[in-house]
Amino acid sequence: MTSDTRPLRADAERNRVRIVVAAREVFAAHGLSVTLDDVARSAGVGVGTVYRRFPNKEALVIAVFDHVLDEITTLLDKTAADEDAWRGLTGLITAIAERQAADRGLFDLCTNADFGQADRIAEHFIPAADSLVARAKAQGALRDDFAAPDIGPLLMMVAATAEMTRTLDPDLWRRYLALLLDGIRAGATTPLPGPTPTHAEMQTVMHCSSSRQP
Amino acid sequence: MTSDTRPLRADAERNRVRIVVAAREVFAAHGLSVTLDDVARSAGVGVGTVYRRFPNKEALVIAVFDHVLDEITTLLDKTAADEDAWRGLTGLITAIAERQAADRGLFDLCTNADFGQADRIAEHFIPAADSLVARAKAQGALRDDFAAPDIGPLLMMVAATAEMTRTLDPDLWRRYLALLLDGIRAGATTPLPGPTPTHAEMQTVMHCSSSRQP
DNA sequence: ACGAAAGTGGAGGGAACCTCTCCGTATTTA
DNA sequence: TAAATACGGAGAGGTTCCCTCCACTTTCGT
Repeated sequence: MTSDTRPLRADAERNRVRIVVAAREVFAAHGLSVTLDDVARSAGVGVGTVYRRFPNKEALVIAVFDHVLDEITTLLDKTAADEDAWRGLTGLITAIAERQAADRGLFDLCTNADFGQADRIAEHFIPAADSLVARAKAQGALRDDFAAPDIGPLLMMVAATAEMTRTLDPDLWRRYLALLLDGIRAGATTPLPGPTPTHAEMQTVMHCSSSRQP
Repeated sequence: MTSDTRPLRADAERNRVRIVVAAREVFAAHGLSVTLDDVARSAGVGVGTVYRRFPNKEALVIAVFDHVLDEITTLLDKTAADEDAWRGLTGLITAIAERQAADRGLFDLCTNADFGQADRIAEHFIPAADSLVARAKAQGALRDDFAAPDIGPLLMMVAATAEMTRTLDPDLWRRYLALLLDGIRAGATTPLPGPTPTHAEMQTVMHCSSSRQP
């Protein structure tokens, strides 16, 4: 499809790499809202150079996260195959939380419709979540009123604490994840209130964390 | 201290009230980031009128939330006095979560250093939290490795889900609060990882959710 | 009922920020 | 060494927001 054009000139290729590396760091530290000027400065090149290589910000974001997203989808498939479903489920949640805690940009990508990469994850996430949740319940490890679409909000909660406490202790989010995991274990004392959400509902709702209303 | 000047003219007072009422609604629906132009439009007055009555946005915010903050501090004192400490603790958390879920502006106010009202809450929150946590542990209802400063992040997590799922179901946050409360109950299966945070640490860290770094 | 005092609306000044383009200059490559 | 390619960064053009200014309107005491 994308016919590979002639290779870049040596200095151009060098700069392209510097831009992607710098973008990865800046996005991780400050989220996707940073300016391409910031990225350029951090990479030690001019903005013009960034825009020649990447037609717009979105293209750069995708270039930076394409690999990470692949990593996550394979991770989803892999943890879903764990025969100990509880271990698989907690492993899945922990692994995603770990990546989001270490990379603000990844969190933005997962919760921002603007970059349209969320579906790519959902495609692997939904089957994995469904399978793990069903099997973990069957194995008696997961409370019965928990549903697969609850995983999204769970991750959102952990990401919120990670974001908040990052400067204090970059691992403090694990404390609150542990609380949540104890909360979803089988043998719950309080039945969950309200209706059980669906995947579709959660998907629509996840993509407007920081949107505006008219 | 603030010598009450001569009373406002009738129409001026009428408009002042309309502004505060409109601001309350707009802040609740969209958070403190709305423009004073938005408030003015919603109140049916010109921006100039808003600025004559309130020297700047912060003054309006304080006028709107002064009463709510008082309400919360008395609520803190009251729940802290409950002899059933678990009931007091969950009541406190639920009550604050309820208010934050219903009012985006209140959440912003609690987590945004810019408006300098957070200390006013902390003054009542810290003693209440300390007392309830200590007593709930003594009564065997609360897990031993939970600490009073953990309540902040807990509320932050619930607020994050409330914000996210508001359009889907304005009460869905209760589901995730229930999970968390089950997670902090005595009889936990996994000990919490990492060091226990302090009030001071949490305070510094709560006030920079949406800040920028240089 | 009239005039001074108080209040009003909303255009727009000024500042900050962002994305992206343009073009004179510099580097690479054949 | 010349043609092709790439570079930097000023700045165009757009948006957003806070707040001011002032010609016009309303209130209220006398």
